[in-house]
Amino acid sequence: MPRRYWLFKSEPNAYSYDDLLRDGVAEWDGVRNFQARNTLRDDIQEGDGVLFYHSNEKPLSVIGTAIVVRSGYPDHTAWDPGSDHSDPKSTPDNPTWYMVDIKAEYRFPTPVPLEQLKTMPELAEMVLLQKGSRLSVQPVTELEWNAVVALGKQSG
DNA sequence: GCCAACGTTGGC
DNA sequence: GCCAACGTTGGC
Repeated sequence: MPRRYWLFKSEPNAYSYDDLLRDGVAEWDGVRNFQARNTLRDDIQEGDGVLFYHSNEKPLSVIGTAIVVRSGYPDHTAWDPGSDHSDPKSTPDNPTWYMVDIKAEYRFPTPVPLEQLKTMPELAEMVLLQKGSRLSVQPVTELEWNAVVALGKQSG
């Protein structure tokens, strides 16, 4: 199967790209949206590429890439009563929520701001840029991936 | 801090 | 199964 591409949003005050660099591998837990869950469980494969997006805190930008090192498996924080994301309806025998593991791959010399993405005609269809899109795990086309990575590689 | 957009919940 | 109310997301 060809490599596929995704975009993960994270609020950097909750979990930043630097946190990912520090941790090496991160469990992408706590996703509690069914559409994003389906993507995590069914679609994301080891080796896929992830654009790491910082939301909610300026500068809003894609700050680097990550690589998926483990495909979807049950999110154990759902049945951890101490977790912020605990969900008593999800159990080890019948998990509701899924996660993947990712590893930092490439920190852009130049983070790519949301404002810049909006100016690029070839990115007009990007899920991130659709009005009202709140998906925290979303697909990215190969063309979109290549365009964003090219911008991030530029210096200055 | 505001609020539009969206997903979820729950009464009926 | 509808839909109003509510909570959350996330750009502005």
